[in-house]
Amino acid sequence: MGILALEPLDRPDGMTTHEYAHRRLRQAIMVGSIRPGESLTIRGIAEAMESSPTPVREALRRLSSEGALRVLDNRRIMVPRMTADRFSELVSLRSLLEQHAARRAVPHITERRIDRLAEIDKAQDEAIGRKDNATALLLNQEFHRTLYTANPEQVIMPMVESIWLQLGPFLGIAMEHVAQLYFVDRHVEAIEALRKRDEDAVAAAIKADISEGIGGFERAAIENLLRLAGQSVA
Amino acid sequence: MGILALEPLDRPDGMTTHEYAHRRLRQAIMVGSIRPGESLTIRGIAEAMESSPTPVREALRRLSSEGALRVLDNRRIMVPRMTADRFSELVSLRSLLEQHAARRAVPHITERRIDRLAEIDKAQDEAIGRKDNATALLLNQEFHRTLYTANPEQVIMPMVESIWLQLGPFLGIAMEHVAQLYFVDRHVEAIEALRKRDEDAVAAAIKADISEGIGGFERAAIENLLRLAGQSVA
DNA sequence: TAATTATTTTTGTGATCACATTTTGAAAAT
DNA sequence: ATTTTCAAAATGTGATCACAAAAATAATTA
Repeated sequence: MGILALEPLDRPDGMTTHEYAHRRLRQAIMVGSIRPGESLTIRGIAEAMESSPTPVREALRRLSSEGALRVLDNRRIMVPRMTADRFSELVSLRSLLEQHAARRAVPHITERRIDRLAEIDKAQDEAIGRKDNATALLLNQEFHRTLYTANPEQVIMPMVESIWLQLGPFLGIAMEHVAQLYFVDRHVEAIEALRKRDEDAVAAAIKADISEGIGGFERAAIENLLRLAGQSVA
Repeated sequence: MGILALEPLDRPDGMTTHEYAHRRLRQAIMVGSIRPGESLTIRGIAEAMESSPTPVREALRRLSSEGALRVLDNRRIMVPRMTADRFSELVSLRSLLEQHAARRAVPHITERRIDRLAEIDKAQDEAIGRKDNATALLLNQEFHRTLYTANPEQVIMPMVESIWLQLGPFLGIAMEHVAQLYFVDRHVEAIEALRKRDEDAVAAAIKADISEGIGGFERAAIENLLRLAGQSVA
């Protein structure tokens, strides 16, 4: 699986080249189709998406500012290697941020949006049934995003997305070695809590969703996975 | 006060042009020397720092991903306008993130680093005594950064810096209209709590530092300031 | 055969150019 | 005097080129 793993995405006219490159790379990283340590070359990507180095470089710069890529001393760019410590840091931060985001969304939520959340959750369940991990992952993200963006003032969402980006490559590794990802679904709980506008219950559902989902990986399991994937844990 | 308000910063050799542009713009925004709404032109900046559009564009892309700049539909780039709602969102998130960062730093703190924190705090007090707002601001940030980066696994710091970047322009406005910024100093408390490795007390000190500092602005005062600065509050 | 050196290729970086869009400012019309 | 129309200037964007550094490959030596 390489950079072009995902279908080329549709490109609305008016979208700039660097924006397109950014979205495409972003999505590839987010669902874990670029392996950590794999080094990306500007010209390679440019050629793959039939453009030139300039816009690709801009996309890479943005992704590095978003924590999705790391620029080495050699100036080479790669997907950062995961470690058990970093993983733990990411998950605890994700829980903190998303609980906060959920709370601050509650006062702005509409019934209409709650209905939309229910639809997304349903679609996700179907994807899980089809064992379509990538789609399930994207729908899971869409669920969370749809919840948090009820709050019109968006300063948290970019940070949450940054966390997702940084966790993405690990999910890719997990999907390769665990065959079928175990999906937790606390979304129904969250939806019920939302209908009651119960901030605490919403936050609790999100917390559980995360801690039982990606947060459920035990340290030993993580280290084992990373070892299997050839990532020196040192 | 324009883009070149700050002295050109020293540029270590080996630092790329886009990196230099990024640092310089970043600092200018962080201490509030670029006015919100002021639109930045790529060529203008490039000329001002004697380079060309390409690296400047990369710097601007990064800053937009960091939340420091916003790209309009016209593709013009500007420092985002502040609103009372956004301000409240930023401050509450800042408090949440920094308390968390502080807690997770405690297990890694060394006496040596605590001493360094004490020195920074002293320097900040002196800057405040000189009524040197910009320096005091930078030293305050250095205090917080030095604390949080005790944790070797850094995923929070970039987000905290993003918040600072987004609050920067408001501080610029405040400094213009309030003459002398009121600096709160809960740093001594934080230092004492650190010596005891008391996570709760450290988090409490940070929380107080923020809520009594920038968080102390009342909604009415904020709206008034924004009005004075010609920012339509609508 | 293994290690070292030299050569070739690849890669990141930044300046420049051409093009399309937008903005600005002047001229004309209402 | 205000609005509208039109030309000129400015701006964002992306491709291309030249250069230096790094990586990969080939040749040489121990």
